[in-house]
Amino acid sequence: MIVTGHTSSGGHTDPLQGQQKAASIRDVAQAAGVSYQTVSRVINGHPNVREETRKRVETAIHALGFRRNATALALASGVTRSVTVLTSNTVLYGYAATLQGLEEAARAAGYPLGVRVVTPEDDLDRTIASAADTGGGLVVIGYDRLGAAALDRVPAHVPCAALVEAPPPGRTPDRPAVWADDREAARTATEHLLALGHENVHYVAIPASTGTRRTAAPRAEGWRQALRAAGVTPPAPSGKGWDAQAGYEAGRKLARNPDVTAILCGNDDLALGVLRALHHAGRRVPEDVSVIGFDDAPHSEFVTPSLTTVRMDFHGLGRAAFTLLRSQLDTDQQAPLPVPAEPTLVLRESSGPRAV
Amino acid sequence: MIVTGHTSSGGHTDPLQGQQKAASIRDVAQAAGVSYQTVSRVINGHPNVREETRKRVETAIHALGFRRNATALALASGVTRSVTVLTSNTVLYGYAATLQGLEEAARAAGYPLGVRVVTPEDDLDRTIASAADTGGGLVVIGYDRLGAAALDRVPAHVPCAALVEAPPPGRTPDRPAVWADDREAARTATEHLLALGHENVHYVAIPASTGTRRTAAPRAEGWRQALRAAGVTPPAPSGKGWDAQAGYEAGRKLARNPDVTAILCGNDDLALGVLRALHHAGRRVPEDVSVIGFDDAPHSEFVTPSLTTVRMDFHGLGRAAFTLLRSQLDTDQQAPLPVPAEPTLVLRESSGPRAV
DNA sequence: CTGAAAGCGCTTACAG
DNA sequence: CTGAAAGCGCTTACAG
Repeated sequence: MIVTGHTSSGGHTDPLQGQQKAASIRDVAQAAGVSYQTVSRVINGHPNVREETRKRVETAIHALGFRRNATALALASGVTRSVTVLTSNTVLYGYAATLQGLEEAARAAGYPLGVRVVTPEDDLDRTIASAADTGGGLVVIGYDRLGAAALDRVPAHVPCAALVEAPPPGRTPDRPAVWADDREAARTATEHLLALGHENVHYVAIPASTGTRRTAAPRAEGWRQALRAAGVTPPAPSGKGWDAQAGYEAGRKLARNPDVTAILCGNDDLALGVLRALHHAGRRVPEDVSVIGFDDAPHSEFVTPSLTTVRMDFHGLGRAAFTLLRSQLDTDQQAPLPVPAEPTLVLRESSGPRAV
Repeated sequence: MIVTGHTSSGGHTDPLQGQQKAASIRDVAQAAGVSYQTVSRVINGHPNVREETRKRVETAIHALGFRRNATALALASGVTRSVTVLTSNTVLYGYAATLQGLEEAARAAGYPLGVRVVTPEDDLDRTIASAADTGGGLVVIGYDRLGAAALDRVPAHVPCAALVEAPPPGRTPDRPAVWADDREAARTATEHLLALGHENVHYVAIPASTGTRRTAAPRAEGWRQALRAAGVTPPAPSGKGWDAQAGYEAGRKLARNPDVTAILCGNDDLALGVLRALHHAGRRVPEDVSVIGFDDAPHSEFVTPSLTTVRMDFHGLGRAAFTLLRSQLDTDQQAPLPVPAEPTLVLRESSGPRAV
């Protein structure tokens, strides 16, 4: 059931008409007995204002509850301090956590934050243009194909920072960007499983952010490298999506193969689906099969068996990306780039030694 | 590891200086050989423009890639088509899903969407003022104390719609708002457990959105009503937070009490924590204890045992809230209010008949 | 140290 | 049907 209430208590006209419109710079000037340019100087902290004048203006500002009109400021100065986040998703854990980090950083810096979800139906150029002509800068979450495609189309003159998958070693993205070393993390997780005695490690992949085969997704690449280094031939990865359902489907197939004793998953949602499929197939975790996820979503610690996973500092990445953008928008303010925490393997119940 | 790349390939000056600034209404006018007012008429779809003139202007618009400057539009017209969402949280499932619905609806209507997280440290009035003076309207997520407090402080003249907990029967909020019937849903869930033969149902609560004791939280209230109607004395609710950790702590205590055979939780995260605590205490679900959650988060279907829960249409609520705001911002455009789906009890493995 | 102008890119009346 | 003015609330040079 949904119900709606309304402010007006009956009539269809607002009794308190007008609602005296917000005080402008001129109102303040008049109240303080100065010209409005002087008011402008005061609110912008210009040095050349007599102390007494400044006081008078500040008093008037308080008395009238003056707040500088952001729209006029943007139009007159040609500068807009704001961020718009372009992302294909807002609810998956990695995205939501990144967004949270971005919002925190933006809020701390006094930047309004906008969110614009990109869909496959979008005309990317139009989307970017409309997001950009708000005036401020863009932060693009390029974790997936859609986000990466959007990033590629951001015009060079638009201030922009990106969150991307780890680029191939030695290659630097052509735009300011931050990333975590997923490749190394996946390698570590895979090595851990091998060290536990598993003869092979299967991988349930998240969708790749690039179309080209050459540039393999870093998590897949790290897994593959670890296997190769151990002289193991990597089996074909499975996985057709981001969520638990996709993990479940991949897991059902893997569960049928008795040779499968260790599974690395591209994220915790996939891992949850895999756990479920193994459960349905009657294969115990970790006694029969070990499962490791990626991201350390909040619930991963509380499911049974609790999930061994790679903790990612999405929050820190979000903060870093904002800082990267801000340094483009506000060249005065070159804050040091906050360094996100390294990915960490968190050992829990879902992984263990291979049963002999 | 985090690395950053930069656009400039070496020099510290941009080689392509200037980046010819965006075409203005006057540029278009000149290209089309008309005055800029005529261009204004065309882009605003005014009727009084000769067909041929319109064509000429449209051609020029395309040729120059003209996009109307949103900032100037806002300043000149005094109207801003945008929404800012005020919320205390963006990652908890109910909030994230609501936000997703809001974003979708805003995007479909061509409204930019801003997000501003409210914290306990915030000066609410300042926060609201700065969110409001972007020009557009506000959507406040009032599911919790902080959100509800923010909503209370929104000045009457600021266009605003809210998402709230179900108000007490017969009372309507004094602002346009949408809500789901959580009370009824909690009643249904509790009755279900009673019908399964449980003599009592314990409740692990989410934090209340109001400070006053009188106005009980709707989920708690529905649970209480169902018990009373069945002649059962409601036990004291537990729960000290929103997340699985809080559920775990509440669950540990409940697990020790052998009389506890059925637990309703204020959300799925709490339920996950309760399941975990019961597992640690060696109490089987649902054989020894039934657990029901609230919200139907995406992973609830995939945990083991899968979680019986109340599915909420946060998405639909978000869309409805946006529509409610839009009808205030754009009085021409009175779209019908989309009706969110009713809360539904989804039966899964975590609930079952009381063992005899 | 402070004031008078011009302008940011658009819209809304006002003229013709 | 179309053009010339004035103004939205501010800032950035320019004068004094």
